[in-house]
Amino acid sequence: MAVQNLLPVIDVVACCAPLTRETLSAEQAEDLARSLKALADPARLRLISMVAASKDSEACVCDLTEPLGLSQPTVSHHLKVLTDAGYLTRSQRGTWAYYRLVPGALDSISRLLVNA
Amino acid sequence: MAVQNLLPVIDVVACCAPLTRETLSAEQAEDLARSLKALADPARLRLISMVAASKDSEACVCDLTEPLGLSQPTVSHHLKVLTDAGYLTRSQRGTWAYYRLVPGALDSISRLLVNA
DNA sequence: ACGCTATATCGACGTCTGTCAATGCATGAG
DNA sequence: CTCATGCATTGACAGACGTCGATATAGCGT
Repeated sequence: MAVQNLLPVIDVVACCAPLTRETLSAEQAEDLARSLKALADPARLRLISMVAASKDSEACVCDLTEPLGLSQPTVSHHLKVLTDAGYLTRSQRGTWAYYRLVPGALDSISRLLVNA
Repeated sequence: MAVQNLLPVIDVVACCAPLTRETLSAEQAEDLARSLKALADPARLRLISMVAASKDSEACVCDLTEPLGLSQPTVSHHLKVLTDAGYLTRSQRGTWAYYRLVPGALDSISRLLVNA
């Protein structure tokens, strides 16, 4: 149930029918819960929305730390959680690490929650 | 950041633009995170899908305890979290407590996660 | 009134989580 | 090579969470 040891969102989504279409197995529920847990934190939600709003849809840690009001290690930690969960990608250029949204990741999770 | 002290999902949704449309304020992020946290647990996800799949779309605690494999107090606890968060409603008939999905609750949360 | 049944609440426990300061590790500049 | 910079990792700590057994509450049948 820890937020670690998770499949990328996309894979979780591939395996599961929408939440209200058929009853989830224990494993499906664990996978989906892990993906949602990665999202269910105010700092991480703001990070996602800040990355999405950034120029060229990417941002480095240095751009995110100050507006978020958290320490640099904490921001790095949250970015790692989001990356491991499959919501963000990381690409290093020089000393900077740039994070971008994974296209479709949020849509996939979102589709799992609705009936249609 | 606790899962308690939350607005019903519907209210959270009413206040916020989709996650990737504009950057979330600290308060918006906290509200949305609380709603997602209520969902981000394997037992609670299964409860929702079990309620949705039940005859007449409702279920009492006694129907849910055994298939979930958790103790009755734990199931009651999870149902309370989901109800407080605005995903379920509770209606008592005799000694039984019946839980139903709140129409539109999952759709609302889901809509917040996508760009459109 | 009594006991039975279905839920809710309480108290306690171990585990997980978010946070930071300190440290480590690359990379680029000089 | 050395130093400064941007980021990741580690270790520690407080608070939150999921779980259960025990207990309380409430409604029904007899």
